[in-house]
Amino acid sequence: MVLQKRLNYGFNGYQVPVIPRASRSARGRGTIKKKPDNNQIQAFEMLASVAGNFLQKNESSDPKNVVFVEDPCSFCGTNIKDKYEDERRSFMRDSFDHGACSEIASAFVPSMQGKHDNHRGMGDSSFLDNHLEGQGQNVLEREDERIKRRSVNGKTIHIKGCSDGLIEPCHKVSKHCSLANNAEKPSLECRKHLDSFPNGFTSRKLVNRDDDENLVRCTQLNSKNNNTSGAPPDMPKLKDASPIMSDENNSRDIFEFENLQRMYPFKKRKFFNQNSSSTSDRGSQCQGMFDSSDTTRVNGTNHAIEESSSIVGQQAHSGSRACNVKLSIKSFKVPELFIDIPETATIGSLKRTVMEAVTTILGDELHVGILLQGKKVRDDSKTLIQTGISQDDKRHRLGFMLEPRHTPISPTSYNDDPCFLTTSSRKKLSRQSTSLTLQQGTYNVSKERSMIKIESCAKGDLNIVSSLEDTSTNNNMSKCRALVAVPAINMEALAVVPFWRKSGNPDFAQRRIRRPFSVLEVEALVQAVEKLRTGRWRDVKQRAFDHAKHRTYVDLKDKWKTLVHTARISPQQRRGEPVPQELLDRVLAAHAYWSQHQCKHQLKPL
DNA sequence: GTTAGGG
DNA sequence: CCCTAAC
Repeated sequence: MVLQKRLNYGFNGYQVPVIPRASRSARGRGTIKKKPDNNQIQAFEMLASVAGNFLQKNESSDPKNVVFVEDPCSFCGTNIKDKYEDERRSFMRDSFDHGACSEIASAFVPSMQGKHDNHRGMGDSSFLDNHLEGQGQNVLEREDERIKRRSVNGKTIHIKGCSDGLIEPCHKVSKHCSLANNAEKPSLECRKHLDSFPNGFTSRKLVNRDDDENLVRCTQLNSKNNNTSGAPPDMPKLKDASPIMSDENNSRDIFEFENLQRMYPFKKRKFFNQNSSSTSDRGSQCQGMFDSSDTTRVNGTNHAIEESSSIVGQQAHSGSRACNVKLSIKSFKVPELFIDIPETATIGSLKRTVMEAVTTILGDELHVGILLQGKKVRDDSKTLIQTGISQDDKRHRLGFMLEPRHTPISPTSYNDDPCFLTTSSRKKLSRQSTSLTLQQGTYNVSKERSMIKIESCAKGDLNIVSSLEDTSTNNNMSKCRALVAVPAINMEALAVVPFWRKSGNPDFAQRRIRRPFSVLEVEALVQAVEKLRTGRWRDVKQRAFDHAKHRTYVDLKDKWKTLVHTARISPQQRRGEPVPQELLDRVLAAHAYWSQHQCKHQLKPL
């Protein structure tokens, strides 16, 4: 079920319910992480702190006045109120029935005196029960009643929207915060325009829980509008569409709040390792569909990436109570790759180079493109029904493609104030180039996000970070290109390294690209271990892999471990490039020999 | 910084 | 391949 904790921070009597990002295993099994670690607590506290600031900055402390920050794309050309109802119902179903929100969700609700409900999941309906007055009704029905009552009372909840026809739709828009808003007789009336905004109204608090990037997308929208990516010109910019946020302080708070949602501490590699059940900061890479190590696993053909239909199923779920659309995605088109490799290179190195490029592409942030009858569906706000995808006869004409998510970061967004950048954007920046200076607002970053740079063989330097110049000179390249250059054929030649490696904030360190050991490398390792013994990995490294900068002695130790394991299992169980049995025999022999030898040494003193 | 071992 | 305890 959904993972949610509610921690009472006691600021202005408000509580912060947070749906923490579960660990991968926890997501899968639906377990609830009981104890937040220190980082989590810290994030919560920061969240609470900002929330407190926000509340103080607003003159009104009336909890009835709730401001929704809405998904920009959810309201394109639709009736706001109806859309809200649909989305709300959808969210409620997703959240309570299916536990679909694995993303961090945060909201501020009036604290229920004496009810802290720590560690109570969202999926536990009693969580909501505590915020609803009715008894014996299901959650949705009671919530409907609440909304009706609120409406009757004539108070207003505003929904802010901006449009985005390009970026992913955010189907599941959080309303649960508002639902949990247990103020006496609050009202709800969705309005969009400033002229209907009552004078003197001061917003109370934004409420937001989204799949991923409500506000990020707004940022992107503005960026796109300022660029050439074809956003519909009639799409309002965020500020235009958010009269509530016209006050700069408020706006900033809202974005900082967003930042805090994203500051939820994960282990570093989690940024790279999102599985299909989670959208995340990093999950924007492709709606959380890919794990670089798992989904790029080659199943013999090196190009077809099998995917389940779960993603689409979830999206189809929102909107109405219509039946789910079940789709089977048999393969994805991978973005176009350009590979530059010497003609003297071996087929094997070519294969591996391509593999590296694909892996890197998949490791980058991806965007899912949808093709219907060969035509790209650009309007993310359309429902499946509207698009015709739900029709059986059209379903087989549906195609999915992976595109690098070119996220333009425009200096014109939000008065060039870096504070408006979400952490997601910052992370992208830091990945793109360390030469960027956030504070100075130099965001003229290459949109070429698929660029791969090769480790320099001569220098043996892994830490190639492209300069601003480098990236800008690549701006002329067409989209969706990855350039992989292989200057020489040796072990080093295969060390394709994404150029954002080690750039900027170490918190966003990237997991290293998987580089399977070649048979040659295995042989070198075996030979070295035979000579030096196990355990002297540093010496092994120096002896046999001194020039392979991407192989650390830890790698060698790990490889030996797996080699021993591989040698012990049956050939049928082995995966990857087959290691000659002769080598595996030597592995076992050496391992046994040195184990014995070490034992003797250890036993001697006794 | 290295090594060992669990994940 | 990552992480971390132990040295």
